[in-house]
Amino acid sequence: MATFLLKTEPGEFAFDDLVRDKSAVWGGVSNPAALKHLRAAAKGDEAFIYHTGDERQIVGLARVSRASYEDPARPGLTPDGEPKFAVVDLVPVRAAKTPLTLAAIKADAQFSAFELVRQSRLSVMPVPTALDKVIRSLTGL
DNA sequence: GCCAACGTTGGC
DNA sequence: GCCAACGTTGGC
Repeated sequence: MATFLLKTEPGEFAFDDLVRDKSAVWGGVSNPAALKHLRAAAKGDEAFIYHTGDERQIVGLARVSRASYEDPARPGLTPDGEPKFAVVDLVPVRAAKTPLTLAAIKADAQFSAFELVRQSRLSVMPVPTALDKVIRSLTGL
């Protein structure tokens, strides 16, 4: 089971919205690298939800309740037969006891190779197992 | 509000 | 197919 980190602008879609609505279709990504990661998301995978903008912190954990599929709003396939624009269904797991800020992540050498730090514009990324553990420990997730 | 980093587009 | 110009995103 893999873990991902999903970035969202809280003004558009926040973790609290997911908790309130019980589930959500998550997508709207068009960056090719982010889409590649999103297409790899399988049912049962988990995802840290990170708020961009003024917050810049990991605020909660979600579970993938439906593996990535073609975005109904933007149908189409790649030449490889993959959904051009993928989405996943998410359900909330729990909110972080202690949100983990980008500043704290950047200040921690364990995260120096993490894509969140290295490529600020990437909105979907896999979380390596070692970092998954660190994040869960720091956030209480 | 600015800028760095990265993607995309279009002319050649 | 290359690359300059432009657009977008996200952090500061």
